[in-house]
Amino acid sequence: MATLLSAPPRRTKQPNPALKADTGCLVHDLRHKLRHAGLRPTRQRVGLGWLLFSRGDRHVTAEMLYEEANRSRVPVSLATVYNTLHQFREAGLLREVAVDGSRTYFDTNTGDHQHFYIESEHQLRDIDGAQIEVGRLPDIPEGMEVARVDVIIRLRRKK
Amino acid sequence: MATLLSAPPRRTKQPNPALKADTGCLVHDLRHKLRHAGLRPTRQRVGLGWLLFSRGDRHVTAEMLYEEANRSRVPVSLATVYNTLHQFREAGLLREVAVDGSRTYFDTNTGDHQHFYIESEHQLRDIDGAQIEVGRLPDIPEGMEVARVDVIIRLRRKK
DNA sequence: TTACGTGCAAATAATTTGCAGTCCC
DNA sequence: GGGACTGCAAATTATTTGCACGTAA
Repeated sequence: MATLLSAPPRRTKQPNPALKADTGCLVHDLRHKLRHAGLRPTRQRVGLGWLLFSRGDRHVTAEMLYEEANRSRVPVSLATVYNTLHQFREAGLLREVAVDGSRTYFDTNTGDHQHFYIESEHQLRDIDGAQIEVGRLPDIPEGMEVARVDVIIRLRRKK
Repeated sequence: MATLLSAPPRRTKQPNPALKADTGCLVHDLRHKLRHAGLRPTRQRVGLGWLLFSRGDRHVTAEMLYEEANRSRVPVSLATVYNTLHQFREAGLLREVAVDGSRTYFDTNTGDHQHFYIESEHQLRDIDGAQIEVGRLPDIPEGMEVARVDVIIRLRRKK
């Protein structure tokens, strides 16, 4: 935690490659995506969305994204990172993955898939949905229905 | 959280049904179980072990167990509950279940099985190992091996 | 304009740790 | 007796919230 001290100073006024090209196609798509999800495309949401969605599937914690934003000169506070991640999740743009009690991971892949978790590295990795299958499901308790099935394959380094 | 204020006063000196029968068979077994796991059978560990292991499979959080201990007149501090749960887990007497980011659950069933999680009630329930089966596993990354496969079927109330 | 967003600092929640005192073998 | 164990309070870690100010529509 507490990376506030070690983070580079904010330079809000400087040109920022991740934010400048409001006329570019990808940023335009992103703004549209946010608007479509009912979220106003603010500077921070566009910046974080850019980091999250412009380079394939990712698994991030709030802290990781916050540090990345700082490095990328996307000015945003840690509280806003938390808020934004939850808003994105509620909007269906992210999926939350509970893997260990401490940190919460967010996955940019919202499709049907499962996860490897490399315990020694605290690292998540996607498993293609087609590559794993849960056989028959057990009897579901009365009055209940399945919201989701989470599978986490925990890996360790081979001896 | 902070149940210190609402907890009943400790009465260390009073006879305690969960602790008294040191000559009884179940308590004897428990003491043996602890010793066998390399843990000294102290008053607190025996008390908590009694609560955990004497009534079938259970899923508890530290806070839940702490409150139960208080109700059952097993004198123990919250810090010791945390320490004890982790010691039991390291000794293989408990299994830790990561189900949602906030609270950590411990399961007295250490065998091969998976879980239902009723999100609205924050409640875990065992699925018999025989009742579910994961089909073929995906390719495991180079140099890694499977430590465990966790399956959590998240349930919601049917509309 | 004006409601929605954001930053900051303080609040919470869950858990861990340091250390002085206690208890089991 | 001596090291393992425990309790308490304080420290950490992850996350949330309250509120004054900023900004997109």
